[in-house]
Amino acid sequence: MAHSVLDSRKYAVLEAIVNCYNRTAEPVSSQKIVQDYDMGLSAATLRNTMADLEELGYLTHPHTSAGRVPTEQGYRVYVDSLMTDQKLSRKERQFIRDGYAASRRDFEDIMDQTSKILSAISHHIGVVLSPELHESILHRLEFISIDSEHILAVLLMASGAVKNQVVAIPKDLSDEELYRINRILNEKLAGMPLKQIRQISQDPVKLKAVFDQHLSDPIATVTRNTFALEQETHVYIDGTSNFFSHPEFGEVQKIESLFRVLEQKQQIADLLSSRQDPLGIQVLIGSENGCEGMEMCSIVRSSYRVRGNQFGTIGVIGPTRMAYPRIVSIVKFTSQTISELFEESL
Amino acid sequence: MAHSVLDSRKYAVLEAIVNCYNRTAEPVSSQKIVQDYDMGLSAATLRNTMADLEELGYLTHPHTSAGRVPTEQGYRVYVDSLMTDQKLSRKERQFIRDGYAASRRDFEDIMDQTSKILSAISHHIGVVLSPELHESILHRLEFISIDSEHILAVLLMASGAVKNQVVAIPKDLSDEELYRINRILNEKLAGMPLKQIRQISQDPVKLKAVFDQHLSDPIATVTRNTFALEQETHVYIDGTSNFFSHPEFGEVQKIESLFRVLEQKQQIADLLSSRQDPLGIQVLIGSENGCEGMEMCSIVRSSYRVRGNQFGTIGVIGPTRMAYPRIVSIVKFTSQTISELFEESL
DNA sequence: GTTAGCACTCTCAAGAATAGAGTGCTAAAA
DNA sequence: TTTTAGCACTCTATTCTTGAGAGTGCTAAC
Repeated sequence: MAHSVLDSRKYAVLEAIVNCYNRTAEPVSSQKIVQDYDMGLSAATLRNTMADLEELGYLTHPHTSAGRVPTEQGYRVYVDSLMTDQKLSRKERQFIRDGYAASRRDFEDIMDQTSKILSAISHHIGVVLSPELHESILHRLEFISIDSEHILAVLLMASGAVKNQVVAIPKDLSDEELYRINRILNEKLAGMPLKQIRQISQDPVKLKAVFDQHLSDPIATVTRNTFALEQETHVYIDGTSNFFSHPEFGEVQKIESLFRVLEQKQQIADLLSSRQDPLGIQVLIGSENGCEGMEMCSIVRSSYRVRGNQFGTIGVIGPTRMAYPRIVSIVKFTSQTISELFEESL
Repeated sequence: MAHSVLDSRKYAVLEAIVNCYNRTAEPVSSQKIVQDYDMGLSAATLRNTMADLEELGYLTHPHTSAGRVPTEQGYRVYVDSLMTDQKLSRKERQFIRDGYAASRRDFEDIMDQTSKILSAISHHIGVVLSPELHESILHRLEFISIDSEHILAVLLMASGAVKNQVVAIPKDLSDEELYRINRILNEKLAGMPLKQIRQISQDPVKLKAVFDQHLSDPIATVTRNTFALEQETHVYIDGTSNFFSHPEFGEVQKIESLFRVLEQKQQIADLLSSRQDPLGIQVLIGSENGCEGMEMCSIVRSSYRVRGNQFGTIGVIGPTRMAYPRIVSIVKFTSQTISELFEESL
């Protein structure tokens, strides 16, 4: 261990404290470390080291006569340089795969199932963000007649995602004409990202360029109405009640603020998708997530890839005191699995 | 007030206690009633009456020197025979209507929005159950090709509900053939309830009867795969975090059990749909709901009607100590509004 | 540099004391 | 016969105290 700021003993002690605290949820005393870890040092020496680590900002004291607790900064060091990869057991990997085997294999189902798997195996909150609709590539669209003034537009994306949209149509549009429009739209627009289609649909010049001699008033109207889509990302959350089992959430107000945030799905979506490198695992510790009401939570997230070269995000939200190595492995393996699932033909 | 079991004073006192307790969330003393309600009786007399009501099972004592609290049975009497209709204000009615005006007006959206409206205006939990898929009448179905072995079947119900289903198809089915099958299926099956279609699809004899000379192996296969649908009811829940503001849920364990139940959507679905008369308002008080972990909650529910003569359910889940007249009015008005919304063309 | 020893600090649990709320009962009043 | 005033009694909730225990920081010895 060639570290920059700290000597190896300090690192070892920090690691021991993080481990121990994660197990017990109690402040860790020098005594406890002597008992549980064979470091070849006395309690007094450990106390000195612990005092140093506190000086450096990696540990705190709840009060004078309490043991040490890692700070967010302490966890950061642990996550960045101390923790060792913890492979999932065969059983666990099987559990994840089985979870998907049970699902009906359509897009929504995979999303939903993923959040369930994540929460079930991590015992924390599992979160899944679908790829942004706007970035999705249109594979095909189909119109289904509802009544004389409305149709249901079904947009199937390259990713496998489906978006149903009720669309107002001009009153006098015949079934044949509608069918023709449907065909032309598929011909001209399939393969494009929705965002682009939306821009086209709202710009007469671009419309003309795309549809050329096929362009008609009804086509323009139907196109505009069909692709007037909201920017949307679905959020799938499961396992919220797992939070009740953590001793640090023994008081109502602490859990309340968290639950209030969880009900704001948009906030969770922003949280999960912000500042993200594709395909990397990221760990946001405590207040790093920047989300009011979630200061006591950490997030382990990773993007996954769907067909059409799009990215969504999965994540686990748990208390700052979580078993990072395990959770990281879970998120990593699950994001791989889900990506593979999307590679296969549906 | 011509009552059977109790004289009118007892009823008046019971009503006062329910009102007062609902306001304050504190046991109600004889003193308090003298202060707040002008009953022309002394505290001592009230105490006698209260003792009688306790004897009869309508009130309890948390302990010797505490005021009275209504029992479930007390609430039952209150709800059944005491409470007076409380009309919603113009503002509140407008709030509900505006909520729908903002929604995109497709089926899912209306469901989702309804749960939001219910929770926002009641300050409790809003729950909406979609009509059972199996009972839904197929309006039209459309196939969208995904790859050589799969299609996306889009089932549009008479109710406006949409169900997307990935369907495996025989490998060598041409687009034209698929299109032809699609047309025949619409012709033969549109207008039937899914449950019936499912039965047909699994029974060679019935298949023959329905499709007659059109029946072919591919048709049988595609039909079977398309309608192999799970029985499903979607549950939309909103406002769970409202529960944190009630003083009776000040301890974690009480709220925990509730949240664990809420995560079991199926259980909520069963709860909401059990023993229900169409279109009536029902109030389940406390343990009457029969759901473990929800003994402290009451449910006010009502069915609503969608096109195709189907029924779904909406409800509000709150603490047993809830403002029943107001909540009943909210649920009643909302179920009317949603039914009307479905009457209109989409 | 490490460690034993010890004084010191702070928390937590249990007990004691007190105030206050509200009842039930009794006996008088209406 | 019904209502009410008066009062003793019970139980809760709060505050304070106390003592045990946990764990530290410091000092001095190894």
